[in-house]
Amino acid sequence: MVRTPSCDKNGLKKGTWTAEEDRKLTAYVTRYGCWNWRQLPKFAGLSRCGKSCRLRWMNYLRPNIKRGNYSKEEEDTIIELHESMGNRWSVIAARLPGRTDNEIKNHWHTNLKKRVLEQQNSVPHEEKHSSNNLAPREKRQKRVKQQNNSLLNPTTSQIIDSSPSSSTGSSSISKDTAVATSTEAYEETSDSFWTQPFLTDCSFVSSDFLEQPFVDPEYISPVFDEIFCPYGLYEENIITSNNLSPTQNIIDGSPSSPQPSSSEFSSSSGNFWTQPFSADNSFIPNDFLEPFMDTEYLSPVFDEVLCPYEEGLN
DNA sequence: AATTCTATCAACCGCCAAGTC
DNA sequence: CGACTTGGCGGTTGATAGAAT
Repeated sequence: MVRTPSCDKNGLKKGTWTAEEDRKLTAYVTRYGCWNWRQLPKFAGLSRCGKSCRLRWMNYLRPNIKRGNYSKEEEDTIIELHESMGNRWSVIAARLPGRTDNEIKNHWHTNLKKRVLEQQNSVPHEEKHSSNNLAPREKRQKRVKQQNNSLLNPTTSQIIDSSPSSSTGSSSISKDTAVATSTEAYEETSDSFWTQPFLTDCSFVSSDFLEQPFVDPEYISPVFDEIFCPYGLYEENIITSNNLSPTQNIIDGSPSSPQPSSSEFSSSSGNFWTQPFSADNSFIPNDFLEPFMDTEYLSPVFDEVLCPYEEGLN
């Protein structure tokens, strides 16, 4: 659950992710995609290893993550698939939209494994699966949801938890619908989810996910529209109805979280990086860009690494 | 009320496969 | 072909809350 924060030998932070770290990672991946997990934390202003960032994103922050109780159908699917293919959690997770391999693995070890063993020992299934047995779990999940709500933007948490039990008020209806729709889109492209240009088609991203984290003025860039415009869909389908209010920077604007500046990518006009970002980057203070100009931040394969989207956008 | 036990699950670790040079 | 890098996977750990004693 919660691990005590600590640092490894390289000074990289370990343990529990803070709300601030989540915000930075979410903002960065939402904006730039995950072009290189190893390099990403450096640019996102995170003192984490790439693996940790990837894990956090994949298992917790990624859009359309479904949390909460497992349905009977989901559990039956897990049991059935596990019976046929063993501990291939990632394959099993691919068959359960919104569920992560880590979560399925945990659920198997804490619930389903016991149930299967009991079934093998002829213990009536329904008896063990009674609501009384689930009560502590439900209590815990409620608590976790409350924690999520306090850590994240209250509306953002609903993206993560799309279970009916978490839905309150009329707005939740559209949220669930949006999640369901985007889940379908995700399923269609799941095989190549991370190999595709992240934002050339963001239909798999819940509109809530894109809107909510930035509703808080603290997180909203004055050039929010421009930043996301290259991908079209944001502007046309998602952002337009959002009444965004200005703030300093989409991430945090501090020198400690360098962003790829337009000057680094301007060699090939019309590509991912030279579009709106370079059209007007006057909002970026020089001291914000300076650290990025340092070779420390420049990968020897910078051009290759940072332009995976170029082909898809040309 | 205090202590111990148990269940949960986020996060870490090590390994492996694929890709690149 | 081998070395290296990176992403992904599965096993495991450990902090915490709640239940039991």
